[in-house]
Amino acid sequence: MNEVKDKLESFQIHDFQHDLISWYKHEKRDLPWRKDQDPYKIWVSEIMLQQTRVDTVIPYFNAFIGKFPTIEALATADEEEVLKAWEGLGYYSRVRNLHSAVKEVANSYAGVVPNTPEEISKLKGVGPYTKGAILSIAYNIPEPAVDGNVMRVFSRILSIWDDIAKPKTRKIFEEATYKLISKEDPSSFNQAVMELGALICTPTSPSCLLCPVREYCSAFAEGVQAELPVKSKKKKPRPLQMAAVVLYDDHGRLYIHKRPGTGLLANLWEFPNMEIKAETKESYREQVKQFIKEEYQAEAEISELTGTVEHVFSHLIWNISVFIGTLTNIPSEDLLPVTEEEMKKYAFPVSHQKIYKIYQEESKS
DNA sequence: GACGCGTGGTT
DNA sequence: TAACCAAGCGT
Repeated sequence: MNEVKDKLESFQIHDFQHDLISWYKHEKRDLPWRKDQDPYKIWVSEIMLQQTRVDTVIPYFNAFIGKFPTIEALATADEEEVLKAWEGLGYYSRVRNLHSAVKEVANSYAGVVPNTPEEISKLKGVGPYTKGAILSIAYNIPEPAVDGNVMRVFSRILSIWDDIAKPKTRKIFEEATYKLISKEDPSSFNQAVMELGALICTPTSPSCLLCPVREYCSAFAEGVQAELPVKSKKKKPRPLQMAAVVLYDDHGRLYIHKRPGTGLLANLWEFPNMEIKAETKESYREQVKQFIKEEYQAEAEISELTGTVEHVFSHLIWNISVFIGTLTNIPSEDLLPVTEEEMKKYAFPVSHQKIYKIYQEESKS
């Protein structure tokens, strides 16, 4: 910490800001959330961009803003439609928190996104990064917005060897950003650091020879840019054997289940599925039959194994065996019968979209 | 502070 | 190809 302070003593802050911001204004990408300074759109973009690539976000952002162009529109939208607009983006608690926070802004702040750190931080899903991003980008307030890019860029510029995977390390970078941030144009400054991280100061093989601020870069001067940032490794995801069954009745309706409101894939819809116990003698098919009977009072003819789907999460891997079941009774109300047309209103995890495709292929033949 | 929480692209 | 990565937050 004191080490960083020492480095900043001799740092040409004003020149650095100028060179970085000039580069940014020439080279910045033309992204849909950069068309205006609407705090609501900045907010939506920042939530979508959490742990998610720009190229992935762009079409979701355009569609989302098309459907919910204002705070008011999103605040009054129904949950099912909002979740559907997030389908496939992942980390679904982001959109549940966003929806809740937007309602809060509509009701308690007259529809105006608050512009103080204290107020904006109270909103669900707005943490230290998103707080700084909205305040600086939308309101031009000099707050740090420290994300992975910022830590990577400044770890190299200032040769900071702390492990950026540790939560407390973020504070070191926030302190450095308070010192370095342009008071005249904090919006461009914060975006410029992130843009530099995305385009030039990349995780592997950074393009130092194209870097507009390499003359300020401690790591480049010492040739250690490839060693930085220091980042400890994550644990490997744990594999789970699963089985899922697409149940249909004699009206051609499919039976789907809504997941609980908290935890993994909260509030998304799915085909009935279960974890398979490896140690039992029962076949997967037999376990599925028992499961749907006990869980949903459903009687069905179950097919042979029809396909497999792998679903990789951050912390889990589902290896899903897929079956098809012909219902011979009416199951519990925890299963919703839907036509394939009605199904389109509901949000499913990607793995269950793949399961549905297996069913479609199978029912063609 | 560690862990839970998605998905698709890159090396 | 397995590992790693991408504009984090809540509990």
